[in-house]
Amino acid sequence: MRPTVHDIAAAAGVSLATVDRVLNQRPGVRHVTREKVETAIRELGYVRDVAAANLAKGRTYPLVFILPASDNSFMHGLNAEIRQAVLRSSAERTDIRTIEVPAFDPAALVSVLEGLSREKPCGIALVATDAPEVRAAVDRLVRERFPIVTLVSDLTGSLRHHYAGVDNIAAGRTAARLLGRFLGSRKGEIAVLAGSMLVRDHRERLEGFAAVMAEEFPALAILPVLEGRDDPEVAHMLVADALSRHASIIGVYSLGAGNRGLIRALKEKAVDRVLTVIAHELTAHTRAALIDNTIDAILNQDAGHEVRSAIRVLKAKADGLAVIEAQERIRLDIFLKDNLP
Amino acid sequence: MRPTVHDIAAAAGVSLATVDRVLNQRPGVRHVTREKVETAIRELGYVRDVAAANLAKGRTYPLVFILPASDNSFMHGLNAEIRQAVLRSSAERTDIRTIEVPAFDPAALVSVLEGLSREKPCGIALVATDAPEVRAAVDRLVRERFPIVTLVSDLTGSLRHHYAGVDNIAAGRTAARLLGRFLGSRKGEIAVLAGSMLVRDHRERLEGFAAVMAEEFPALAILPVLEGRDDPEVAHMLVADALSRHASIIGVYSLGAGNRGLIRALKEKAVDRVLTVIAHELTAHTRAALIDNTIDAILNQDAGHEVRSAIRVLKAKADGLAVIEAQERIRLDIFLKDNLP
DNA sequence: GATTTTTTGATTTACGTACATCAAAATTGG
DNA sequence: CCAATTTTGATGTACGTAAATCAAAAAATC
Repeated sequence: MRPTVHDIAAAAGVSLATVDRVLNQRPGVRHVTREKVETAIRELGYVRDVAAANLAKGRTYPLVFILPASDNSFMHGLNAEIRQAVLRSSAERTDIRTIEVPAFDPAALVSVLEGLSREKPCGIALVATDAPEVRAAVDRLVRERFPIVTLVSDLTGSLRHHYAGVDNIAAGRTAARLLGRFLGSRKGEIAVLAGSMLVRDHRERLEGFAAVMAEEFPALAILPVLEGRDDPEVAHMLVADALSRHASIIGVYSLGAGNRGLIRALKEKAVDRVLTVIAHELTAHTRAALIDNTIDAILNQDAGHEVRSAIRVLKAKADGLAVIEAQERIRLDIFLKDNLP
Repeated sequence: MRPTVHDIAAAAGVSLATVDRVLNQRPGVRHVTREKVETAIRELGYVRDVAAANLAKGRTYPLVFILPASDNSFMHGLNAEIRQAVLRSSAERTDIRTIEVPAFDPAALVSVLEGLSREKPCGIALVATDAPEVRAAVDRLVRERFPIVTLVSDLTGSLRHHYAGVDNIAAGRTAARLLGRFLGSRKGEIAVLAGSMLVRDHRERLEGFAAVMAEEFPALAILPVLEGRDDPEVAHMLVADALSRHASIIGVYSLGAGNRGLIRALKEKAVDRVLTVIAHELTAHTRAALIDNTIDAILNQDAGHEVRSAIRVLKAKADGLAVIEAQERIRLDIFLKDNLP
């Protein structure tokens, strides 16, 4: 049986009220007494029963999710997962609010973050835009003791407590190796379609991709990156154009969103040639393209896992509890047509 | 605010005691009264606060894990994850007991299962041996209202509530496509190393593998399956022998355990040829082999996820609650040397 | 040593549920 | 219609913690 507050009170030779004062850092306890209690807590290995405490406090966890207002499948999916989490709110004692900010706009993100100081949520999850002022705003909030996790896109070098997203450098490297191995000994050019080189996750994917390509597959040359702004129309135009101009393209790596346009371009322009294509994010479109062999592999991050993980971590941090690291590691899913969920 | 028992009592125009009798299916409630209460519950959308209920009951969840006594890295890992779960027992209110049974021995498994009727755990997780008598024993326990999940290896056609493991047919198919694509246009023979064709998960992997090979990669011929009994020594002998006799082996698929022996054989016998190798289960040995290019890809199931998922599902079933399906789907991890955790 | 201040103890209520007891009411059987 | 039985209500205690109140004790100040 795990020890209760009564056990500590008895062990420390103090009253229940004093134990309560120590546990909830209320004033009016002499230093020596506080130490006696803390010793008892340590020796008995007491851990507060969070369920009972939450019941007594009537506690809820007000959480804020800050997302970019991007109109692509992945962000829609992320939003949907947050709505699912909202449906579970009463059971999980959460109270989730989402705030949309203009995409790629550090100033807007910073102003939202600054507004949160007054709102006092017990945790914040944000899709980070990688900029010094954002980093500074996050660090400020962390110093004010707000639990903060970055979602999908990290903010390296900041004080955020946790990152709920995939390792994008590893994702890029993995894409490169898959593409290289699938192409075998063929020689040719590789087109890379990105959203924007201003977003950290895209930059990192490209970095990992280029590194492995250079190290291991020198017969494959990477063409200048096409920046499709995660927009299907732009992506379509850029890819169609690239395919027309370079007859020697034998592989494509799409590391951002807007794959609808990519797929259309491939079907129009590449019927006569054998292209190996790797794309990110499993959506209705990419799934169909994987099945009909337009795409050869899809790398994916599971938005549901990211959202649930962010919530678990924020709650744990708010309670000062440890997280199960292995459980919170967001994995890179690799889908071939055979292991689709 | 979510409704409480008091709210239902008021809404149904009955006392708290009656609500309690209905909720906990205690006797002494007239049929019409019971219906009134149930209507109120439905209309207010009442859901019992599990945390408060468990607090009041002092409830713990006695769970039993039944594992085969196999001496391989995967089972050791699974055991380790269960021990980790035991460490979290007090926080999660679980009380976990593991029982080891001889591997591949349906009779032993059945007798353990039958013993559980008396022990009355609130949930059972087992690594199923695929046999009719096991199926019958599981079905019997399900009918006695024990929540049961199969772990790692499923028992299709039984009444088990849930399967916490990967789709092994999909795993085999994925292995085949990876191997086929990595080998490109090369022609040759493929060696398959399994543990035993008596185990369902191995049979399923082979089935998926053979199907895709036949459909999509006719230039590759599968040699008769080597059954290494998940034993490194046996595996070493079988693979070394096969490599000596068949000069045309260009690929290997190891779908079971005992990869230590496989790796040794590859290093001894295949230094002079280019082999593409796909293996299951990420262990210290397979990880090292992936990094030094002896193995090209590793398919993995995360034992930690399987154990945590089994526990979550068993607890939910014991409480009659729904599970988050997407969260409990055990994914097939594909590791290249670039995305190792 | 008396007074003020700080620290501690004792006790109570609450959270939402479970469970037990006893009395009161309603229903049933004869 | 009375008695026996079933059903319902009222009430209290418990789980482990939070939070508040008020009195008592101890320590610090003059």
